[in-house]
Amino acid sequence: MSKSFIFQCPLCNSIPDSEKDDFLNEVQFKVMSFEKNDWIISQGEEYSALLILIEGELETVMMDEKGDFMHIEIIKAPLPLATGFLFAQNNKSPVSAIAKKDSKIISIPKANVFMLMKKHDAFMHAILTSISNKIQFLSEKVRLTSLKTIKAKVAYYLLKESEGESEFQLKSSKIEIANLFGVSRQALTSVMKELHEEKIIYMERRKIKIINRQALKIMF
Amino acid sequence: MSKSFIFQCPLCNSIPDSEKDDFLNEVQFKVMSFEKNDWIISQGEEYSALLILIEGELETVMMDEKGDFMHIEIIKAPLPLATGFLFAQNNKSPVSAIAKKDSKIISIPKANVFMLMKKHDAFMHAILTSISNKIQFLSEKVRLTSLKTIKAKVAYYLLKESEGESEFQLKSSKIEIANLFGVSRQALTSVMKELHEEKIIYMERRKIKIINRQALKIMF
DNA sequence: AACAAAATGTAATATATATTACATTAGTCA
DNA sequence: TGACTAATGTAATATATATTACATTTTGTT
Repeated sequence: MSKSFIFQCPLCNSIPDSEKDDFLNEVQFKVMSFEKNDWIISQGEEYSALLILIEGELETVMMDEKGDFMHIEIIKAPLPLATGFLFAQNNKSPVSAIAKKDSKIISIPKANVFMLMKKHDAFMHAILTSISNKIQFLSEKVRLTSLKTIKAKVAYYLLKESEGESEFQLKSSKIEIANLFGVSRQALTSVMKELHEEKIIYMERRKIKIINRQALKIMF
Repeated sequence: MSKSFIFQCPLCNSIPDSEKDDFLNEVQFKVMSFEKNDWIISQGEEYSALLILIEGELETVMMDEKGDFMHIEIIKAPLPLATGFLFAQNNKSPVSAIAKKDSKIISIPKANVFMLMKKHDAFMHAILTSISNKIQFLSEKVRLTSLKTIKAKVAYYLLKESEGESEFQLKSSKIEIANLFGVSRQALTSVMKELHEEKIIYMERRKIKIINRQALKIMF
């Protein structure tokens, strides 16, 4: 049986060749397949295994009781998921995950993960980095939602998306961005139109040109 | 020299007696003292040591460029801080920390932390749990900020704070709660007054009685 | 006890954003 | 090509919340 494809996964691929045989002998995992639109993780349920998306793409969302969704992030293979709450006292998932494409997921039991971390430095580092990156991601998210006005959010978002370039295409639709911000699409459009009219940006549908970067910077 | 007081700290106190001598020999740390209102951590700066608050109390805040603060949390000794981003690729702190009382902090260099984690199971578990709890905390924070109306936030917050009891005292002032929600104090008061008038809760300053728990539940 | 400072209650007005409604443009598939 | 759908632009009105301002109560300090 060749389990060695597990070294493709981002938590395992930094393990040095010298340790690979050991790792393969010690690791316990199963592979699960999901079809598009399957629910992979349900908010509020307990999970006690490390999950790694090795094929496909999924979306994490947070629901409120009315059934409204808040988009959190898109996760594309290969990346781990559920690293965040695996080790928490309460290991109920704060989010739901839905397959956007047919996907395959590796599941490694928590106890096995502990054992592997102790034995393999690279694995431990990878897990810690993954968890920490999640914290930074969430901190960013809190940062964004903490900006009070739509204008501030837009300025922050555009500067981030521009990656320093003066001209670029929005990666998401206005609808998605509005959801990300938690505001109405019309209000988002109107704010962006305002920025356009003030000649701070040039906007034509998804195409954005940043004309006055400094003006954006002082908005949040 | 007696460094053994380090076992009072929450990340170290679960280390079994049999390992304590080893741990003391291996651990490297220094103690830093801060006075009330000193800045302990500055947003955006790099930190590569594990910090543990062993005495005092501090507040973490997130700033925007205008200088407005968003209150994140109050940390009371003994608790670790900065566990979240210590292992991240980018270990700049997403928050600032300000001493609310005179405080003492232990600082353990990152490399030493790695070494201790490898050798001491209890320490590794404690670190992982701490980081994971931070993720849950942030997830909750995102959840809270994702609720759109003040009424929904209040309902969510009161149910959580009540811990199932029908009568309780608010642990934070209205000002702090308003900051937590990112809304004005007056708006918060007026919403709570509304709930009082609708006989869903009874409120007298910090004293809260939940009269109609079901009504609160359907608000978010 | 006396005072200052902080927390809280309350109201009027101003402002930002949501809602509703509809027109226009781009993208997709038969 | 045409027909359908999703994304986008635009405007009027409604609503929630912020702002400003001040009174009252509580808490902490000397």
